[in-house]
Amino acid sequence: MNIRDIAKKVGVSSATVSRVINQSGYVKDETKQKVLAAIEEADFVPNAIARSLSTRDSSSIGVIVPDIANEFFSSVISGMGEIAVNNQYNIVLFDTGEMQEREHQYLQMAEGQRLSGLIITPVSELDMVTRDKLIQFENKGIPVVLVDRNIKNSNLDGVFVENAAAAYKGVEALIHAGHRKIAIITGPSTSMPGKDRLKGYKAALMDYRIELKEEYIVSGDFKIIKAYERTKELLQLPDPPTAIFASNNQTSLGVLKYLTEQKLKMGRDISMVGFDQIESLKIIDYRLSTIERDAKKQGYEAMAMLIDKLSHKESKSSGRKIFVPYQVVLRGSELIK
Amino acid sequence: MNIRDIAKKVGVSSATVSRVINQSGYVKDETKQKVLAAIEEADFVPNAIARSLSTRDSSSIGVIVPDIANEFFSSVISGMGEIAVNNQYNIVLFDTGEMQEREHQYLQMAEGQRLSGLIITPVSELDMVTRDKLIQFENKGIPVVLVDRNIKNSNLDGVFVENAAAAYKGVEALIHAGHRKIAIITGPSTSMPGKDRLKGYKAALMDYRIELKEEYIVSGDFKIIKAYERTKELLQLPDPPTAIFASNNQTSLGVLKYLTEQKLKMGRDISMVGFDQIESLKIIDYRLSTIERDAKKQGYEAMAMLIDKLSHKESKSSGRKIFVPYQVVLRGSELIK
DNA sequence: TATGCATATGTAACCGGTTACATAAAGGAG
DNA sequence: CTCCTTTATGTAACCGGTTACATATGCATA
Repeated sequence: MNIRDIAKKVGVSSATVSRVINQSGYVKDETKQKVLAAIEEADFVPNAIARSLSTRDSSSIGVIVPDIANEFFSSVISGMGEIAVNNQYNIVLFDTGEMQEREHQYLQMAEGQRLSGLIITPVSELDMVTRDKLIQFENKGIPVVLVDRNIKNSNLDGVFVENAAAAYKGVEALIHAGHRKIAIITGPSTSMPGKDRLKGYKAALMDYRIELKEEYIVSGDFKIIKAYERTKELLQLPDPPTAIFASNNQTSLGVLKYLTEQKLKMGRDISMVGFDQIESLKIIDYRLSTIERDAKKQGYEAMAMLIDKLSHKESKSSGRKIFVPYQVVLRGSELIK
Repeated sequence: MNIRDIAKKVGVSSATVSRVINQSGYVKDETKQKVLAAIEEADFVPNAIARSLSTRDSSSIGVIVPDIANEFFSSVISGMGEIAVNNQYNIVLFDTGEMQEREHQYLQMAEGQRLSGLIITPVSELDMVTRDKLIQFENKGIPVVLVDRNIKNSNLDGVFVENAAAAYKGVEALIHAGHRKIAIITGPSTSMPGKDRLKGYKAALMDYRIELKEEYIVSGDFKIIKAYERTKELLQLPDPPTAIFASNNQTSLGVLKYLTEQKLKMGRDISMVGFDQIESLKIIDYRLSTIERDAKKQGYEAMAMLIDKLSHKESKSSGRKIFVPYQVVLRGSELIK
């Protein structure tokens, strides 16, 4: 069943049926009604793939994230979904699991799919393959929007948070609480948030004339397991830190996992501040101080930005950056008892 | 740039180029190498949409869930993604937000997209529109797999958990702990898990000769807000329950939200058991007893089942049901102190 | 040497829409 | 009454692949 079949039933041409379906061009009202009736009767749904081929527009937006199971990203996606559906776009979802090869693989697939646009939180800000591919996309007319992580030397548009400033304030809170031995479990040094949050940490310590200690700066990967191990190492140092700054929500959970297993109490044995809230902990009023932001809104913003580019047919980025607001919410875990 | 352009460059026909790309039919190795070189040089990626139109197969699988921000579903999706990518399928994601109209809207879109298959957690088990649409899909050769929620009178294949039995055990734990005044905050009565978990609750009380009290059975919607309100109402009853059974993870969070705000302590002021774990609470060893299962695995199973149907070209369901294992993990919140 | 099969490649129709262009009728202006 | 514009509809090419069918060659077998 296709538009030609419908056309035959009604006794018009396929062009007329197409016009009715798309409400384009001139169609006599009487004809229109007959066509609509035939479509209704045949329970006909036009083939979006054929339409895409013809119009060179898939009405699908690719969304590439590093970890859907991370509540930050699932909230972001949830926000994006609402805007997308209101604008008749589908979301084609890819989860890289922070793996570069998989990111490349997805970008390859995305290219074949002739997606209308792409929203991506890249694994690394230094990955040339990804960068070149994204720039290529924009050159081909497929706009790109970055979420949360930038790409070096690219001036791609994106929606971010002021990582360095936010981390600075988080660390500052620890300093104000009296800490001098403050450690950080970083994110990957290849990702912008990883790097910038570390930058904020260092800036805070320097501003307060606290010496940077190499062994207090340990590298994580934004995942629970490694953060858990790093915490263990930190607390087993001859001169362990009295406070830890965790670079994202998964990192916070890794720290908490170790503390919990060792029956160490936050605020007594160790203090901490984390980046990104953890909703269920907020609900039970678990006193973890975190830097918070509206993830869902970040999703809205990103999708809205992409659709804006799409509707203005401006595929090229111009280094536009939206920064969503953040808040340092102190709940006591930064204190020393 | 298309296969005809490549063909021209090499001096062969488009059919040969197509054969090289798809590794189908006979192609002399020498020719093959020349074609591959031309593809490489032109940085050519074949148009998947044209391919889809021609083969009537989009290599995309629609996934419709009621709430991605719920960690159960984000884990399920994460599991599905891994299997999908290994089998060269894309995931087209739709989040209904538990809204029927939106579900219908998505199913309509899905139909136009000519998806290869569909995995859905329907909002309601009674929705005729959804049911008919899904059956229609299978009749058209698009296999369907249900996740977590069944559809009445449909014999669609799916991956579920033994809701009634699991809920029974959860409630039984409360009874063993000495409770007699046990309330339940249900899920929607129109969803299978909602209904069956209530069934399990009732069965447990009956088996232990505990009278069912109307006012202890309050209806929720699997969301935090309503569960919060229901908890408030329950605890303000003249004769309040001493324990609550929460029908899903969001419901548990709603209960906890109220308890926390009122500074009520679990195990002292009220006891509870919830359905579905909450990972971050487990990490901090928050002593909430829950019925647990491997959500990611449920995602694997569902996607594997769909791909199995796809590869056997059997679009029709045969009422095949996989049940993932569950565990009642008691951590103390079921006790009375 | 004739026959048959495997190998290799090309031709062209087809998938199901969209749309530029052609054609024609109707209505309004001069 | 002629000319122009607006309305209405059809024809056919096009989007970029796939693939049935036709054709041709090489080589083995009888």
